[in-house]
Amino acid sequence: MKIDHDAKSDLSAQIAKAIRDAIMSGDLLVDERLPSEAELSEQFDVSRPTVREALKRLGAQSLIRTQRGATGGAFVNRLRFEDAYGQQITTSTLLLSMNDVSFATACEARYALERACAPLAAERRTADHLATMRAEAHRQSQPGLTDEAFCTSDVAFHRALVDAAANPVISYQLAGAVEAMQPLMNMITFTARSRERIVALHTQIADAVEAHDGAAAENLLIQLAAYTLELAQSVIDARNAARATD
Amino acid sequence: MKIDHDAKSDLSAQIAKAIRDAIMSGDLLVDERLPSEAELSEQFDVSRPTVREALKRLGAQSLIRTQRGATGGAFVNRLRFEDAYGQQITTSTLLLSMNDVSFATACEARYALERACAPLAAERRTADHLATMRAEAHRQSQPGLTDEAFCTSDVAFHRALVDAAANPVISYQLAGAVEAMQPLMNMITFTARSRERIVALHTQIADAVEAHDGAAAENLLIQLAAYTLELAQSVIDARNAARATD
DNA sequence: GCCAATCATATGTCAGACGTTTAATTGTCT
DNA sequence: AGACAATTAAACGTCTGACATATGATTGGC
Repeated sequence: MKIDHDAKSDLSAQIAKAIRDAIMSGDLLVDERLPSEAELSEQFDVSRPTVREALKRLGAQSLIRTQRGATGGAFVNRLRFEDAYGQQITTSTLLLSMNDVSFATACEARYALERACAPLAAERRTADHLATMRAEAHRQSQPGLTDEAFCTSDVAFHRALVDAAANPVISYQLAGAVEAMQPLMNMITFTARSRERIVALHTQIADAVEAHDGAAAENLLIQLAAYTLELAQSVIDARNAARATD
Repeated sequence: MKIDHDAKSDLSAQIAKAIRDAIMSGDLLVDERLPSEAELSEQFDVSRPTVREALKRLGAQSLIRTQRGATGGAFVNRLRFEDAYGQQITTSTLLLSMNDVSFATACEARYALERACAPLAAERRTADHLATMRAEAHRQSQPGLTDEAFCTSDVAFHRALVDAAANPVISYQLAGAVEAMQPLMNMITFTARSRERIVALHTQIADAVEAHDGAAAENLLIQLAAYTLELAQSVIDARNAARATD
């Protein structure tokens, strides 16, 4: 392996890229051990700190893991869905908060994608998924629940719905779309009446999924999306009105 | 800011987490400059290389960018959708290849999610999107195209369809689902007849999207999903048969 | 008043060292 | 011979101090 020392610096980035490419192309297999830091620094003809910076980069993406001790070193990591969830959620959340994504846009994306897995969820839902969905719907009907707790439960409900589709790839992709909405949802103040409406829809969705009725679930999600959007719009209108009288 | 020096090592991970939390909580705003490495090393009471490892971790996630020179330093990065695409694709691709995800599972996820944006795409498609879709469909009909080039064009076609939904959040989420399929698709050998069928469906999809007929597009995607699955199954069957006669 | 040389600052990189963790090896005792 | 304890070696984790390089700001001369 070689590195371009004349390119204007950022050797650690080049090294990270070289190793990442080796992993993605299959030259390095899962659980295979990389050379030690000392060996890598010799191979790439750079110092050990530079190699370490490169390895930290890869570690941040969960591409490698490191282990101390005699048989330690850096190993190609088997990227698990659970590990990827966290990164996906972090990235999605920041994307929304840093790019002035409107509530409407994020909401549309979330419900469009969620609707896609309604038929699969209706087909494959287990008792576990149903129980989670009903438990969260029940929690949402408790009086005295803070808005934040209501949102958290809402996210849990929808994740159960997504997971019911029993497709890990879908669960992974939607983790970001569902969870990243939470900060946006937290801006909404839920009145008793709006909560009642949402809980009713959640309950109906659980019913539809239990009855293996994907079309009904899809339809209810459309209603829920419209209602959520309506709530958000009223918050925005109220804020604009308040600003006008300032 | 403080760090637990007694926790069994991995100081750089702790520092990275502290800074990441500060960014996500809004304590550090976009384009805000972090203290210099020397200052950070003093604040956290660690050496500069340790601080640097932490910063590289954050850089790998595109949370910060660094700049050399007098007014340089580390800045909170505005995470852009385009930057996130790459990471999303890398992660998705590795997830599929490292977790024995079956072709059927990945295919189901991709088409389920893609179907979700068919109505939006049909509603909002621009001339640009249509032109791209038709150009790719035409390319796919060229004889002498390698299987790999065929797959690349297939991905481009579907990305155009997704982008036509004009929702950056959807485009981001589906970038992974669509692109990560390519390595799996590359295992398929496309006969002249199967290509013909796929191109016909692609053309019909473009027609439906042009006619603002979301339902028709959805229906065609279902057919395309079924056909793709059928092709993959025949490859698997052929392979099993070959193994049986070995 | 403008332009060029200088300076200050901050990141990028290096060399060498020491501490710590961990597994394998070795050695001793029963 | 076998089990347990001490030693050793390999590797990562961290620190110190230094030099190289990029780049904006300052200063000085014309």
